[in-house]
Amino acid sequence: MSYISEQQIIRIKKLEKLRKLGINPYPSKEYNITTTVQKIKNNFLENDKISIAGRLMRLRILGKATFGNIKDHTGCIQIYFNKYNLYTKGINKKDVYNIIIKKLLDIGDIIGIIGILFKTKQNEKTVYVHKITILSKSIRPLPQVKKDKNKIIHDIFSNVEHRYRMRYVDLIVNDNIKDIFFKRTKIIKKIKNFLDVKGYIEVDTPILQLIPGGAIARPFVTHHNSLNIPLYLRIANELYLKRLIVGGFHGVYEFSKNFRNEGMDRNHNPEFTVLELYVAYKDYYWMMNFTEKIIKYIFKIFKNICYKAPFKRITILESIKEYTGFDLNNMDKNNIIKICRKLNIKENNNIDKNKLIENIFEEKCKKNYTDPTFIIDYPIEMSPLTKKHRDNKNLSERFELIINGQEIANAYSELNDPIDQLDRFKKQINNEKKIFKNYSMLIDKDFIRALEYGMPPTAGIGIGIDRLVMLLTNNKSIQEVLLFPQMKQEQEYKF
RNA sequence: GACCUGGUAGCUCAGCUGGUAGAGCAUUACACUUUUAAUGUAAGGGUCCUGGGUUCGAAUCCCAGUCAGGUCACCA
Repeated sequence: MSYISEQQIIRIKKLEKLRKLGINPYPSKEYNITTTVQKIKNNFLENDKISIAGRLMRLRILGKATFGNIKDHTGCIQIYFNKYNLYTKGINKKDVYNIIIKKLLDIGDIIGIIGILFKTKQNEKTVYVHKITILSKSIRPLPQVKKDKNKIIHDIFSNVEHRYRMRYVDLIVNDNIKDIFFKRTKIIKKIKNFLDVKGYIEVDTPILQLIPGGAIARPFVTHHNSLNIPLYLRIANELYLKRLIVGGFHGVYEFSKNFRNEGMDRNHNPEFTVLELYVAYKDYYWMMNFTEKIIKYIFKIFKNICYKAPFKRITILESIKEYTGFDLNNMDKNNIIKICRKLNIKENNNIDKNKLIENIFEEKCKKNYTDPTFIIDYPIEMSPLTKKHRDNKNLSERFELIINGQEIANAYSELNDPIDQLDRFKKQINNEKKIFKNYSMLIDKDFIRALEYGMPPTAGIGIGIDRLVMLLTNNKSIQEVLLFPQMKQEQEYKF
């Protein structure tokens, strides 16, 4: 009884054989390469001598000749061995081919090769290997994903559980995966660049917080031993960035890893990334214009879509009117409940009025907005950190950006009246007792104090980076755009 | 948290109303000097997710658990 598969045992034996031959299967010395696969292919010159390193992905032994494929970080190229002209340090020449190549080399091994470029009869760019160095022996068999002449992929490594748990294997054998993450990094860089050019400052604010503020969500709780206090992983960084605006920064932003102890699904991972940006002396109208610029810029680059600004702007109540025919303006809760019933939307007396409005929007309206649309002017109670609307005391100066039926950004004219803010925090805690009963929720009085010193009028926005990347890379699941999505412990780890 | 679906060889999967576990690729051996999903011949490889139950007999039926996916709830 063993947890080691037959194939692994065979590979471990090969490892021992290599050592007996005097070959270290895990050498420490730097390996010099002169080029990459991509460069070779782009500037192919027959008889060039090159040195590259990478992973052996395929081996085709034909007696006295052997073909293989080696993959480095830029691509995959065919290599060719035969029993003449092959050299490995310290090994009898004829043994190199007969023993090392034919018997001890495995798919998955990481090797360095020095050789001469040529083209085969089939016109395939190939490296004629003169010297091979084993750089790292692989003792676990790689899934064999194969592509046929028609580029149809066979036996694709597709089990998502395996792919997410062993992302390293996913990255090795599934060609398109790396691109998603290259793109993710590029998207973030482009946005940073866009903001830097405007003179906004990237900052770091605490991940461990005394009071998890700036949103309502169950936080992850941890404990500081020497201070003997609970600390919370941030659910948002909003209140800290606003403190910086109080402190005199003109514009600040942070790509914030936030943590929420909530359910997981294809749109939610316990840790996720949000870009938060705050700019002094602006309001949410300015922020809509600014958001249009970022979104247009990013979608042009990464999807080659040219959205036209201004994007559609519609108040949430108008949107509901448009898609349901019901005008909720000035309507009391009882009447809204009646409408929910008519629309077949879950309702009961315990659900907050604004939550009902939001549910109607989510169910009946949101999915209709495929082109970028600003949903604006939410009821005031839904937005405790937002300024009252300048023209309507029941509304707030807030917008959400919807693209493809997905909420991508949330922004406001930031509330900077300290007395109003304290009042709203108190109301919010009353409204959300159900959520707060499991941990002691405190009002962030230091944040109120900061506002008391005076925060300039400010516009702020949060952009969900994971969802943006999903949109730009055509992925339907957040796990596909996170290198290591959250997983439960495997019950049995096979060694 | 609820419900539905799934977990079989390294990978991708088949396995009917219960009767000693199958394929392709991968692996091993032999053959083969231009292959590229190499080919040909032969062979080996299994905790059928875990635990319990029903049964003469369970991969298969039942119960519980576990992991994953999906739908819903939660996530202003």
